[in-house]
Amino acid sequence: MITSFTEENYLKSIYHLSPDEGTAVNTNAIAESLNTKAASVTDMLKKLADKEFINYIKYQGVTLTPLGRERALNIIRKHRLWEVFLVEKLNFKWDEVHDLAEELEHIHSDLLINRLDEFLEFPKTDPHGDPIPDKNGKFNVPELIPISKLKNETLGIISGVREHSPLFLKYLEKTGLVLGQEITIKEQIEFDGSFIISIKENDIMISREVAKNLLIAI
Amino acid sequence: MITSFTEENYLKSIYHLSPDEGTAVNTNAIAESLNTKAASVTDMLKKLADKEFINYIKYQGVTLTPLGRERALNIIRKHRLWEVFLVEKLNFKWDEVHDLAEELEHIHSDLLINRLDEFLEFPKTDPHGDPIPDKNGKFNVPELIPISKLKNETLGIISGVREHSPLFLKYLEKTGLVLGQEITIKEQIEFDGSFIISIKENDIMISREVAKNLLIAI
DNA sequence: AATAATTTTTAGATTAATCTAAAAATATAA
DNA sequence: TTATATTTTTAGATTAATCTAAAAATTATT
Ligand SMILES: [Mn+2]
Ligand SMILES: [Mn+2]
Ligand SMILES: [Mn+2]
Ligand SMILES: [Mn+2]
Repeated sequence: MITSFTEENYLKSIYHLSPDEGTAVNTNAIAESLNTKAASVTDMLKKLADKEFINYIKYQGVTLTPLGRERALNIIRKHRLWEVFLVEKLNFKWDEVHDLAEELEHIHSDLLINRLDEFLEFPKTDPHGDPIPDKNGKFNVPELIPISKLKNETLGIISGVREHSPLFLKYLEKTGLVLGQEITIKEQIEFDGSFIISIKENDIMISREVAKNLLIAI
Repeated sequence: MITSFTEENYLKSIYHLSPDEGTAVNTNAIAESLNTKAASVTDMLKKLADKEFINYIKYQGVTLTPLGRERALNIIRKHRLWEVFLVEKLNFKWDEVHDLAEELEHIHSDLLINRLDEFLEFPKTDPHGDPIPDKNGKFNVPELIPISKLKNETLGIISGVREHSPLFLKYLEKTGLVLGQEITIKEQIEFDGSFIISIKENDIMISREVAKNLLIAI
């Protein structure tokens, strides 16, 4: 079953909005994430249900069928592999690749994407630390914890981000908070929830907002 | 001015159908090349004229404006660079890349395509021998002559094809008639217009149809 | 449990790209 | 140069994706 650009964006959105397999995603949440209106979402949900990509019960929200989940993961795989390509081979910065990958992920060719995967030597994560599903849709989610939930003196490695906006990513880059960097939590300031962390022998301060969005492997 | 997938295909088609800058392209020719109907073409021509990509006079056919030509060349540049990428980096065969490039050529990013150009070390021709316009739309057309127009004992190098169908390209590959191969014209059979050519010390026969579509640099 | 607030769906339009069938213009031929 | 054939354009529909406004269903609050 072929899928349009638009249908694929809906499937991806539903996947990203699913906390876990069973729980349903709301019409409004989809509308917001796709910058569209609830009425448009309802129309598309009917269509996706007809094509058996989602389970849809009026007024009850939707879940992905196994077929829908497979398709969503295939698009996410493409998105993340293209991001790796752009960063590794074409020297893009990690804050520059998302919008381009949003276009490239809709190129329809399994052969292309599998060859790209091979060319990139089967990367396990994308430039933002997100896992890349393999050709069978399998991937393992590493256990990452936001700095905001870590205790003092914890030592860990920056391994992912929760927020992908160029503004945030550029800030991290500038501050040296890049993937793979080792850090130690020094202290949390009770007043505003900010943190002092040590990085390369230096102590720096990061806001609570940043601490919530920076993921650490311990 | 942004252009849709569809508009871009029309611009590219008009460019390819223009024998030279001045002469107009017919509605029917465009319809045939895009596998659509004349009525649809007329609708689109009005739209492209509004956007100042073409000069359109009712019943008189169309020509590209400088703006339209620039846009067409940009899409052709992208098409051919992606073809090079697929062949050189992802090990695709020359008969496998066209349809994929038809999709990839519509990815909107000058930065991406210029970086890709650099990554590929600024190739001058695509896997079929067609010239790749540079970022300013400049390219030189090498003087290529079909075998069917060559005299006996001419020595030359296979440098392009006039026909891009996978069937034709696969046949050439199998027969050793690949780009860069040196050949000598031995004899034309008057009866059916076929040719005998020498390639790597062997004499082989090719039909008139093949001879018309294989381009040689002498 | 009744009322109010929120969410979701329907009804009815709009826009881009397409189509068929018919009309109009141009080109060709008697 | 009139008649015929061909090409091109218009008229009117259709389909996918979207929208606004209003109705219906669900959820939350008195
Ligand atoms: Mn991304
Ligand atoms: Mn990413
Ligand atoms: Mn091609
Ligand atoms: Mn080519």
